[in-house]
Amino acid sequence: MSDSYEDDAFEAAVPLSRRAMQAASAPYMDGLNPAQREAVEALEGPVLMLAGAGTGKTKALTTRIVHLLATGTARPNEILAVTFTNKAAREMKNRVGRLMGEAVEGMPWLGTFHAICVKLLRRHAELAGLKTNFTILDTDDQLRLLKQLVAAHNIDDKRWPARMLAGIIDGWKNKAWTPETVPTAEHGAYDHKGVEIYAEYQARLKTLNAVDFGDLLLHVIGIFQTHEDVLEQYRRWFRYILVDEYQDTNVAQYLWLRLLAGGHKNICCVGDDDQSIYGWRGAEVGNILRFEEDFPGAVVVRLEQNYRSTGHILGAASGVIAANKGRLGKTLFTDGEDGEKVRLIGHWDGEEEARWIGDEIEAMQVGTRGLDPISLDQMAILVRASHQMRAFEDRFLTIGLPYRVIGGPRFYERMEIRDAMAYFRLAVSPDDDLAFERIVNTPKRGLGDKAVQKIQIAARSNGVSLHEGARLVVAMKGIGGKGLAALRELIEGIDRWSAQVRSEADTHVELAEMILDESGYTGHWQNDKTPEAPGRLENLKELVKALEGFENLQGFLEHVSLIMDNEADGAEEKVSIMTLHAAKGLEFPAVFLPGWEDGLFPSQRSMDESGLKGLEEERRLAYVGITRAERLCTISFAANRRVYGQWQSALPSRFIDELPEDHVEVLTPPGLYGGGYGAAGMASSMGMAGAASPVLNAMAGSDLHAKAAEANVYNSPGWRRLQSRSAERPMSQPKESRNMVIDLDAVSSFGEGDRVFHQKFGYGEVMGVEGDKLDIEFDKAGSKKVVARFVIAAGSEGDVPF
DNA sequence: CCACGCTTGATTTTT
DNA sequence: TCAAGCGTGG
Repeated sequence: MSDSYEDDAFEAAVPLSRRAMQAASAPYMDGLNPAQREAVEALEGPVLMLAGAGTGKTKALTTRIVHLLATGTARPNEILAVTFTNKAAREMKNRVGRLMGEAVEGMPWLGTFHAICVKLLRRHAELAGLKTNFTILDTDDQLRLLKQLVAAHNIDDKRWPARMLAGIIDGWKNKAWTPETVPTAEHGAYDHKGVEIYAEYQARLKTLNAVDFGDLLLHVIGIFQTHEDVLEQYRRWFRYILVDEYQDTNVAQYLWLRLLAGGHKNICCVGDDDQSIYGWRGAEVGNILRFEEDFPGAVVVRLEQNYRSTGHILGAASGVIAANKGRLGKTLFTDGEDGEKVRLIGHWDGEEEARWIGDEIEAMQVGTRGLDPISLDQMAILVRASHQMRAFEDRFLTIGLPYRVIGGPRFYERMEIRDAMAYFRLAVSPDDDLAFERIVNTPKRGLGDKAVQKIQIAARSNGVSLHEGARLVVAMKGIGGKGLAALRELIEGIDRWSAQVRSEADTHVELAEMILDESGYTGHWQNDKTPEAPGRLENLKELVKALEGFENLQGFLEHVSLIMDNEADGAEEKVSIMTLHAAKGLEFPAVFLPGWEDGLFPSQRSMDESGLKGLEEERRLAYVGITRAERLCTISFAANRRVYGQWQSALPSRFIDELPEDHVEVLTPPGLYGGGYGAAGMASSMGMAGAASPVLNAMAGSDLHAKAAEANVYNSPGWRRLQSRSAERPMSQPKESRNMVIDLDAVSSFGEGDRVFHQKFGYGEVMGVEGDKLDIEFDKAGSKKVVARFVIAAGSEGDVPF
């Protein structure tokens, strides 16, 4: 590793170190604790900032950037700051701006790994055999491409789905393996054809002048490895490197960082090995565990003072994570109060759990047990797997509790958005074959497999794009009547739109609307009567609105391929429901952690597939979950749960055993045979009364339990008793607040036989009215009881975008 | 080309 | 249970 270029870096740094000292009292340093301050001030050489949950990691990181700038140690364009998500990048940009008082122009190299790689790759595309205007494939395009290649190999795609290969290739790319360097041990993958098809796939991408997400990293690494001059240039350029969430880096990202930091070694990595929860996606905890070996002489700073959670919550979280081996080790502490203990409660089944949590939320909303009221926005339910959300959605819909599901398909991943984008792509570059393929028969134009095949043949044999190939097919009248006319119209449309893009006669927003209109795409959804259609039209409207923020269509497409997050919806206060993974980095005053049962959490699959490693990652997930809570954390489990339609019983999660007694309060669950089983059962499961509790055993394995597995348990007297008991709110007074929200006019405005529309269930007919609840027979979703204000009269949603 | 019924299999998800 | 994806019949 050559150090020759270091002199200019050094020249700049020496006189500045004095300024750095002076800056130690700079206002932006105020409020930093000694550890944070150390992490901010150690500007030269490798630094590992081990930042536990809620210890002010982002604050330290952004202050460090500000310190680099304010002391004149580095100019904005000399700092490379990488994050994983756009959200994190945005947040960091904002905070740096705020600290600097907006005085600095933006930092061009603050962004996600991918966004930064796109920039680099556009500059040096030719070194990777690409043109500078290469396109970035989304997963859909990627899969379509792979399917074609797989089909050409006569592979039984039932046993070997293309999706699986996509996953395999993705994994290889995460490890920075090119088709040539995939180790022999992996050659058996995908029926021994994996590597071969991987190579074909890469070749195909090259001819398409396209890359997938993994390639962004891989190509840049390749360029750095084969063109030392380029690497040297960037090493000189990026004099200070900062990396957020280092525990989430995969091998490719690690190599990329090592290459760039290899000269000056001014790299500061921030992360928390205890929050590494993306191993299944290629993240290597090893990267952070190995940091000191990789960068000898590294300064390691531990941020251990937690500013988020109460003492009890912290204690519970620490107790759980302590069971993991091979940690770098941190001891979180807080100066704040102990607060409420983490509450633990067992339930008979998942539905009761949802009912109880719903009641609790309502109680907390008005204030319960002497606590201040908490708004819905400040509460979250964090689940291990998204199918757990259903029970909560169902319950909240019935009681009319506003909720918001976070996660799910991202805005730009939705079908209608991708379709629309494909049209835009064609307008900008008519030769985008993947875009053409995507929309050639969307909306339906009578162009099926046969027609598409003809177009492909025409295109390939003449060495032109599909768009041009289609032109040839039309000229030769290669396909039948209806399709022919439609295809001609499509080709002419693309010609016209692309001419308009170039002429810039219309604004790009007008143009976009025109494209969606003339292509018949808007009409396609207007004519669609499925419950999703109105939402999709709404999304298209939003897409067009998003265009306004950009100069032109090209600029939009350029950015959008990397920006996949969607903004939280409206202003109404809602409880958040999300997976534990989605909750990383967030915090809420009150958190519910349901479904702590062995097999569900920790997930059986995780343990089967990855053994102890898998279990430890699950445990980290538990740690992440608990540490999201600021003041109230409630963990729960159910003795019975319907899994794939079958009733199954489960034992409380082993993580529950690991919760330190001192920080936990065991609640008595409502109902069931005097209400005693939960406390006793849990006491035993927590090791408070010996390993095997008769009560718990009875709960898990008795006849009673077996009988519960029969569907008719719901008619049994015991069940009814349970239901009526649990209907009495256990810890909370029944409250009036709900009624205040209900719009009585809305209630009375529906009657039997009315057609209504529901956001989630679609269209339906009102079969009965009971107070504020409506009995609705939905066209698609079956009959449900729903609170009246959650539906609107059918037709009033029928307004049309544009 | 489409609508329907059947089989199958089912975490976590960003870019 | 339930949704996606496939194959068949119109």
